[in-house]
Amino acid sequence: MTMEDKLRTPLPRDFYARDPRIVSRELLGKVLVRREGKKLLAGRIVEVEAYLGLNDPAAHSAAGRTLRNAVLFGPPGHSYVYFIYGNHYCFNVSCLPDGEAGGVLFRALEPLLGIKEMARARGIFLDGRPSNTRDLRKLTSGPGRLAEAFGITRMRDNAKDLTGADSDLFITADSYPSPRVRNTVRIGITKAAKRPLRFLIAGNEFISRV
DNA sequence: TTATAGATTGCCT
DNA sequence: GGCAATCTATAAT
Repeated sequence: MTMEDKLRTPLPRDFYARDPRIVSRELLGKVLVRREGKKLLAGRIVEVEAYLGLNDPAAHSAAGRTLRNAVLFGPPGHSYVYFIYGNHYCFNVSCLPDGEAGGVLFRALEPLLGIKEMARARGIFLDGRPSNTRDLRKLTSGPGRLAEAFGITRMRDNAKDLTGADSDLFITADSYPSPRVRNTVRIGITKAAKRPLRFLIAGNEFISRV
């Protein structure tokens, strides 16, 4: 069985219909997949952050439902993509049952498949192959970077159902040993900055920051 | 209608 | 380590 065969089946909606902290922990070690025509992009999820909804001042859903954040209040397993600092997209998945707000932000991936395509999408020239870790880190180590590498935009991907069998964007399980999870404060926020809602694979080289 | 902060990144010193 | 880039949602006038 090839790696492509293993990366075929999206996680089901039930997986996402839980507390974002639980979903965050369990997403670590799984694989984000993008189908680009015949090409397949894949990256192991190594760093995420939970955003809790109405009771979390740092969450976009904190002040209640709006047109922008409606996905976070909707059914689980849908992508929430927003544009930040006039430059970057950030990619989240909605959690909790329909009507309850919550989500997980994808902060860093370890590139697995489609490395040349990711480099092209990022405007980076990789010299030689295989590329070293320092080069690969530039592709998907950071929320804006991974979105760009996977071609994730608001127009193309916001509100997309990530659990559909024919979706071009989804998360899948992989036969990868359960990672040792480390829990820290979230990065880059000013409100509720001390809550320990960032989750990462301990020791992984592809996390966005130490 | 105008002002400002923002779940970031890359370039410069 | 500092800071500009550059759009959008929301707050303030």
